Amino acid sequence: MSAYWLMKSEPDAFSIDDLKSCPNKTDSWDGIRNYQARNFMRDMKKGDLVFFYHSNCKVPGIVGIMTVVSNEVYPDHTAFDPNSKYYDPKSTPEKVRWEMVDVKYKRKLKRCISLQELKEIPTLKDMRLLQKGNRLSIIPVSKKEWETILKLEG
DNA sequence: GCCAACGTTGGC
DNA sequence: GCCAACGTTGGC
Repeated sequence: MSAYWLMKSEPDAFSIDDLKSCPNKTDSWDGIRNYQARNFMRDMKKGDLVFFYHSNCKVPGIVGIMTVVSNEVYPDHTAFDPNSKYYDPKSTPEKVRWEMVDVKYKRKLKRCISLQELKEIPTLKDMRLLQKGNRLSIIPVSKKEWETILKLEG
């Protein structure tokens, strides 16, 4: 039984096209430094489906779909690297604080389904993404929400 | 670039 | 354990 998720990324930093051009269209989702988001990654299973969301850009919204391809989380080594912008001395190989999963590009949506459009759909009004002040970069999506959004694609 | 909302840190 | 100060996120 696979689950559904949404993961945010700033397209200026890492866009869906960037993921698509990675070797094997696969990359590790590094840099998560929020406990709630990390805990959601711990719940991920290989084969789970994920919406790729572009945030902090001109038209924020869902732009594509990817799949979880790692069996479980593993240490986010960027936390160990003093030269990384994601460096966190509180996470060490002996005592790992931050973890990540691997994701693989599946496809782009035919069009970007914007945040504004999502807000207008009554079925989605309880969606976590749309709650006021929500800044979580990894969010669970229900089956119903997933299917509703896919129908919007047309 | 502004700023509201939220998470984290650290002094007490 | 409280909470002020600070940093970050992300829509606008």
